[in-house]
Parts: sequence; structure tokens; C-alpha cells
Amino acid sequence: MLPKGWRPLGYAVPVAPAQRDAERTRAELLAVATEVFAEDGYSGARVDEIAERTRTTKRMIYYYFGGKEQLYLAVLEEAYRGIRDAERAIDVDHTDPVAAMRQLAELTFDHHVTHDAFIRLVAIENVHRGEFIRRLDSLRTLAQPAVTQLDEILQRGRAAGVFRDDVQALDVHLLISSYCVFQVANKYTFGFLFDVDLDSPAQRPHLRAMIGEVVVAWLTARASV
Amino acid sequence: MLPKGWRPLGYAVPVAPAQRDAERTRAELLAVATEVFAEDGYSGARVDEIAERTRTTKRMIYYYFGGKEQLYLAVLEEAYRGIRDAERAIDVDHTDPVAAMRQLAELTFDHHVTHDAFIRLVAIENVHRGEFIRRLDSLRTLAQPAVTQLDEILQRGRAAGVFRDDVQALDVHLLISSYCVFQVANKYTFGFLFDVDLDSPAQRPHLRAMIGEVVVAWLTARASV
DNA sequence: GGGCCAATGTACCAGACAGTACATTGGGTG
DNA sequence: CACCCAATGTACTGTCTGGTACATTGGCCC
Repeated sequence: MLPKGWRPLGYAVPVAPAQRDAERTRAELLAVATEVFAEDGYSGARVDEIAERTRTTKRMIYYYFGGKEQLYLAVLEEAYRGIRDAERAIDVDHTDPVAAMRQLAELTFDHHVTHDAFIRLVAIENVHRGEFIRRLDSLRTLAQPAVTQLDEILQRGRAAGVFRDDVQALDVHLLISSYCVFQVANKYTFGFLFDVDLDSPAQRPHLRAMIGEVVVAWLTARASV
Repeated sequence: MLPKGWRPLGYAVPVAPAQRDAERTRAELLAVATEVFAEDGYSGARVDEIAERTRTTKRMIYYYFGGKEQLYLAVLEEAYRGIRDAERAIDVDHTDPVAAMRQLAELTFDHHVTHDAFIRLVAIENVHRGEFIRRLDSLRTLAQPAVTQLDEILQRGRAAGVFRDDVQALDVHLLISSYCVFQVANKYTFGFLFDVDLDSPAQRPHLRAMIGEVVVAWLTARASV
């Protein structure tokens, strides 16, 4: 017989006291589910695997979330919320719009590189044609901080006469997002086909500087036709 | 009783004569499998569904390909081969490097927009961390026509003194690919979050012209720093 | 025209998987 | 300190799913 608070595991291992804590159980399920869904996709993820990786059981997934689908929805929502909050923390040069724009592009790059689980969730969601995210109305209303900041810099640059005035903030955001997301989301196929490692420490600074260069060159070019 | 060569389907429908044709059966399986894998992903795709959508049975998948995994590998390989051949057909201005570069970017854009099943397969493969594509050595050796053409234009532009000389062909390809792939691959989440339809006929020409603008502006800018 | 084998079809299986019925326990409250 | 219910655990189940054993058939070649 094992002492209370221990459970058999090959050899006995002390286990976090089996005290009940609804919040902690829910949070742990959500955290592990995020990992597993990001790892294996929605169809690939196994409810049993998620449960096994926590200190609780599958039963709790149904108790707290209702089912695999609702758990996935909760994961998506929390992930997007976290990213938006992180974006909000980005701060750039307040005087020189060109420097600010370059910085914003490069910080966005860093941001993507350090959140690859999130990028994977986004890719997975797009494979599903956005059928899940579309149900999360709460995400729609969140102002997108990245675009707001972009717009502000853009206006300063136009006022200073250094940026062209026929480009929308959302266009710039699309360009930057494309580049940054692609780095992370498509590194496997791109890396394989062109025999490069987009992840390597050698490439990283080059790729990082590049998006800044591109955006600044584009915005400071005189509009053609 | 139905005549030979007909099968019950609510009401009787004539069916392509049940003549045996190994090549056709294999090709049909591959075509349908491409659709289904692109639609539902590797884990989401069902062998039974693939079979049902063809005129033959599940048994044939195992006869011709060996299993779900090998079928997916065959799909991936054929898809990449098709794309490479399509890329090879791209032809651009032979005199003006700036016009050629803009054209190449815009044709690449068109190319991606019209091959969204392929883009989906790529996204799916990246969710799987490229574990399948990595086994297809045959794809690695295929010279990548897009990059070859890019390099040629880039050299002409440098020689003419209109393009900066510190940019590699692969970097340009990465930028263009990022933008074009993102349009298609991430249209659902991006569209939802920013309330735009990247697919709409109103947006399309704008988005198409934009990548040309960006690339040309970047390459014709004097190097900074 | 008959034999032979590639090509095809049918029926089935074993394991995986999402989900559930039912029992139990811990801790807060009166 | 006993009661109650939120929180948790155990042991299932029905169905789906990839894969296979075995039978059959069509067409080509001698």
C-alpha cells in the first residue's frame, strides 16, 4: 500500500497533492490541448493523448469543455487572445517613422519566430477553412493592435513626406504577415526544396533585416503608375 | 434486373463499361486522393471516402499503392511535379529586367491563386513538419524553374545597373512565395480577423499589382546601411 | 478455346477513438 | 461534524477506420 498522495508508477513517485482545484485542472487541460492540437492538428490530435499528458483524466475534458471540438475552440480562442496581448506590448520609435516602420517589421518577425505553436494553430485552422474560428465572435471585435500601430506610423511618415500616400495600413500588414508567417509555417517544405534552413542562426538575422528593408524600400519609393 | 454495364443508383445510370484498365484505375485513385487529402488533411482524409468517390473499391488502393501513407506520398509527388512543370511554362519579358521582374511576381501570384489545392497540400505537409516530403528524394533534385528564371532576370538587372547587387535570387523567391502562398493559405483566418475577402474580384487586381510593386521597389532601391 | 494471372470485388477484422454511465471523494458550509 | 455537491476517477461502449483474407473475373496468349 502506498502512502496517501503517492501513486504507483513503476516505482512510486510523489505526486502534486491530489487537492482538487477546478481552475488548475481546466488550465492544465487547456495548456496541454494547445500543445497537442498544434502538434497533430485537429483530426490528428487524440483526446486520450491530451488526457494522458495531464495529471487528470479524459473525463475532465468532457466535464469542463464538453468535447473535443469545444476544447479545440477554447484553445483557439485563448491562443489568439494571448497573441493580441503580446502584440499590444510592441513599442517602436516615436520620432522617425522610417526607423519605426523598420522596427515594427523586425519585431513582428521576432514575434512570429518565437510563437511557432500559434502559427501552427493558424495553419491548421486554415486547412479547416476557418470553420472553427468563424464561430468565435469574440475574436472579431478585438481591435488588431498591429494594424493600429502600423496606421499610426504610416500617417506620421506621410506627414513627413517620406512615405508614399497610396498604401493602406492593412496592405503593409498583409505583406509583413505573409513574410513572417511563411518563415515559420512553411519552413519544412521550403527548406527541403531549396536546401536551406530558415531556422538556422546564420540565416535568422539576414531574414529578419530583409523584411525591414523590403517594407521601407516599398513605402519610400515614389508611386509608380 | 439491370442490363450489364449499368448499376443501380436510385435510378439506373449508365456506367463506363467495367472494362479493366489498370492505368485508368490508378490515375483515378490518385486524382480523387489528391482532392480528398487537400480537402481534409492526411489524418482527416478517409481511405473509404477516397474509394467511394472513384468507380473502384478500397481494395485497389492497397493493390496499387500499398496503403494510405504511400497513397499520400504519391499524391504529394505528383502534385509537386505538376507545379514544377507549370512553372516552367512561365515566360516573361526578355529585354527590360524591371518589367520582367514585375511580370514574374504577378504571374507567380496568378499561378498560386489558380492552384489552391496544391497550396493546401503544402500547408498540410508543413503541419506534419515535412515528414512525408522529406522521403521524396525525387523532388529535391528537380531544378526549381522559378528560382532559375529569377536569377537570370536579377543578373540582367544588375548588369543594366537598375537592380541592387546585394540580393540573392532565393531571397526574392522567398519574398514572392511568402506573399502569394499566404494569400491562398491563410485567407480564412486573415479574412475573418480583418474583415476582408482576399478572394474577391475587387481585391484581386490590387493584391496582384502590389507584389510587383514591392519587389521592384525593393530591388531598385539603393542598398541601405 | 482454355488456361493463367493481373485486376477486381466482397466481406470481414482488430484496434483505435470519441464519448458516457456510474461510482466516489474531498472540502466547504450550516 | 455531518451533509452535500462540485470535482474526479474507472470502466465501459458503439462506431469508425485502416487494412486483409479469400473469392472471382476478364482478357490475352498459345
